[in-house]
Amino acid sequence: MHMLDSEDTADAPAPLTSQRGQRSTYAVQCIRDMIVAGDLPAGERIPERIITEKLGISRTPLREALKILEVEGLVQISPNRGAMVVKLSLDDVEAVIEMLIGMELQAAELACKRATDAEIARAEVLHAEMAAAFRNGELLAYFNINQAIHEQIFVCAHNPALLRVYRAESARIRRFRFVSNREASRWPRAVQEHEQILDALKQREGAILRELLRAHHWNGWKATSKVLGERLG
Amino acid sequence: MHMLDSEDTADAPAPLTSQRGQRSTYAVQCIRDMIVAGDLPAGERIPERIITEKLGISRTPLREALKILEVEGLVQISPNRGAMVVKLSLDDVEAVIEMLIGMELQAAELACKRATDAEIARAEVLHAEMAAAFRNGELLAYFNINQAIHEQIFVCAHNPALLRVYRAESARIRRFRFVSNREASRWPRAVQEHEQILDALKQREGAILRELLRAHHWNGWKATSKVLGERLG
DNA sequence: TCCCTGCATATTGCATTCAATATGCAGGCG
DNA sequence: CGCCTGCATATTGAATGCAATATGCAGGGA
Repeated sequence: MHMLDSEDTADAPAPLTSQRGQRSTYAVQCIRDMIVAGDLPAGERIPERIITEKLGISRTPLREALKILEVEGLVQISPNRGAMVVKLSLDDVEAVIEMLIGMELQAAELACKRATDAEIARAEVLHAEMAAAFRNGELLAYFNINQAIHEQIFVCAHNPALLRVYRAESARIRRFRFVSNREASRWPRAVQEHEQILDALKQREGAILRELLRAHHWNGWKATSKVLGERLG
Repeated sequence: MHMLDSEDTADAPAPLTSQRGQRSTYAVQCIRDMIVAGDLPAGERIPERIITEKLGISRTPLREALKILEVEGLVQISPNRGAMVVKLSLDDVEAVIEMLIGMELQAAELACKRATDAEIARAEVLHAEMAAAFRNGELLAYFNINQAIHEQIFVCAHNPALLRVYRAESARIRRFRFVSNREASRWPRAVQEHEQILDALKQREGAILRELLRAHHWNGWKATSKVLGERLG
């Protein structure tokens, strides 16, 4: 069921008036969402004319948006041939994951040194919410809160650059993580691992936290790559 | 000897014909170079009209270029107010450096496991070249080869994402590193440290390499921040 | 003196238009 | 039969023109 099918969703007639911001910004958000949600499948070409009509903007701001998305790594633009959704191989995704794990290990060590008590408390709140979502079987909420918890580690690290890059690179592979998350079999184990992780953070045990996170993400990636391997080959 | 000194370079009348690529790409390269070289000082506004005249292109591709540079983190665009060169504080730079060090430590461990002998040999060649530049007092060559050596560690790590982000983030702070490098007092020590680093890589001693790099960069940052502190406050 | 208002100017945001390049197909040739 | 050439079409690249917003200054009032 594509959101492209129905004429009342997806495209936005209102935004032109309700949206106060720039048209290029609006286009970036729309296209990014469409890619992450899978409405624009990987490898799909993005003819400018189609999108301009769908979003109700002209080609000038759309082209700015596509350039932005290219730098963000979500689309690829070939000169005189236009834009297409970037097609990432399993190896590509694995490389990004490996990098993100490394960054989170560093962030974790810094967090143990620099986090305020309030920031750690915030992480615990998120963990409680995630556990609740887990018990209620709320897939989307679980996924989002899970992301938020890991992001909170970067917040605790008090390094804006680390947080910025983590967010940007996470966005590039978000669609893949989401796919894998439908596999609920790892949930109980993941929640349990998170509990240990929170404990280590609370006690500011950097070395222990590193190893817990390394194992946690490694387990997660094994589950993810298994699912992705079936989907992508 | 700057290429900016003579009046026939810098701005480019020729590129419009000689440059086969896109105007927006050309603009990105020019403006990025101007920022890195300091021709466009931090905090300076970038009126579209000025740049279009200087580069001989129209506003449309220029605006695409500015959007790209904004994502890259070199300029900041305020709605209806235009673009200005991003002004980084000492803390901002330190955060990026801290992140880059963390990434290089990770890359170093991976490199010890995955590097081919040819890749390590390439690193040794670069080191020899840098040592030669050091002996000859060639500042610019030393600086560039130094960068190349550290980049080679990421090449050895066989993780494209890690290399890509390292390059992008290095570019953001390149102008600061260059400033600090004029301080030649650390050169002899730095060359010596590089020798140890190369040895550890050759023997694939990941743990040792990590600590050598950590110390190397920490020493480098101390020297850098000292110089920058005098310049920026 | 200081601040506030209103207008003239300059700059940006976007739509449109024209030029350049790629794509697809019909027809001819080996 | 397969391949190559040439043209018609579609799509992208860039320049221009117009509308919207911000900037700077002159003049008036507290």
